[in-house]
Amino acid sequence: MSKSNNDKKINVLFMGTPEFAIPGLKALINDPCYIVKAVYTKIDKPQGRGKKLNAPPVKILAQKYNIPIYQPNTLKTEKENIKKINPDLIVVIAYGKILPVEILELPRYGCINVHGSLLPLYRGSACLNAPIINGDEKTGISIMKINEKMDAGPILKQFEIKLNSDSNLEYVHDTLSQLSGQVLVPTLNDWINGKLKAKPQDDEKATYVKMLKKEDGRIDWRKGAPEIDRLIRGLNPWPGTFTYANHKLIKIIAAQVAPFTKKQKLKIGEVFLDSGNLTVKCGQGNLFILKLQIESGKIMSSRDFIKGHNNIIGQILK
RNA sequence: CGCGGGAUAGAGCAGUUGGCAGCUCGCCAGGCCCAUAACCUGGAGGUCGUCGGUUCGAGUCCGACUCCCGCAA
Repeated sequence: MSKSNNDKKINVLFMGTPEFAIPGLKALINDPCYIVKAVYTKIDKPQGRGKKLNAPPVKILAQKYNIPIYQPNTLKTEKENIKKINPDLIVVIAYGKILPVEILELPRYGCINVHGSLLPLYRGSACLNAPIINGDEKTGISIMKINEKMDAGPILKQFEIKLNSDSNLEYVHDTLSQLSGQVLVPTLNDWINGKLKAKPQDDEKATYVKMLKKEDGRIDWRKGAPEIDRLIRGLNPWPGTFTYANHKLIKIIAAQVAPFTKKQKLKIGEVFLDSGNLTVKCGQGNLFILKLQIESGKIMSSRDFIKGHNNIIGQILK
């Protein structure tokens, strides 16, 4: 029995929080070459109706495998603890906190981050939404070495997926999340074995996306129908897109650009029926509303909605 | 005990001061038409979320419970 390099197990410290990080963490747990020594995740937050404390998905998965869990408010005081864990590698996927420089240099293979966009495009937290909202033809994930600037480290490898006029946030989130689970371990293997070189990003081409706020989902019907459609696809299910009809909140879950524009004397935001579709007049073109949700109601198709809310026709959405 | 909305036909909703359970759509049968997400005629389909209370009488008023949802996170 001879021991080759491949038989050495890599001690990993994993940092992540939401559902998006789960496939990556699972891949590391299930791979015999890696040992997840500990997990850092955000603190449990009171959420849901009734203020119950809810554990982040990463914590729940770590508990299942009896992996030690740390949930500090800040990493600035964690240097000693991480030294004690003594990881060969830190893997960060959607952790939600910035790593101090002093921690970046602790593991011998560095700190590796999986980011949900094709860097240097869309540095920041809304990286999944931005490509959809902007109508890009592709997006993807970037596996990179973390440096002192946010999402600006040199890239080990990138993986693309194509976007089309149907792609919504849920699709991009799930696809990229699954993809990261598939490619993380092979990429790390290559990195550790010296088969990959980290290529610096072209900072000139970098773009940044701000953290999304609820108000970003307020629909401005003066905009063109295609632009509004992209916003709806890029923001659902979270933070969601909404408008008001007669001062009541209506969430717009899914829409579709009307195939042709009728020349009608309608006000912007006015609701009408076009071939049985609930349709809204936009600044440019019309938009079919396919799925929506009213206050206290479940998500329903606009067809179902019309059956009991005939008075919506002729109202102006604001 | 964070705030609030809701449960009525397959779907979406209305139901007033308690007094025969309604509307739109769908479904079934038939009709009309070159044609339609169109129109006409007829029909089926409900233990009004659950349990208890008040009452001559409760979808409606009172109490408890279950489930669903919005805000907030």
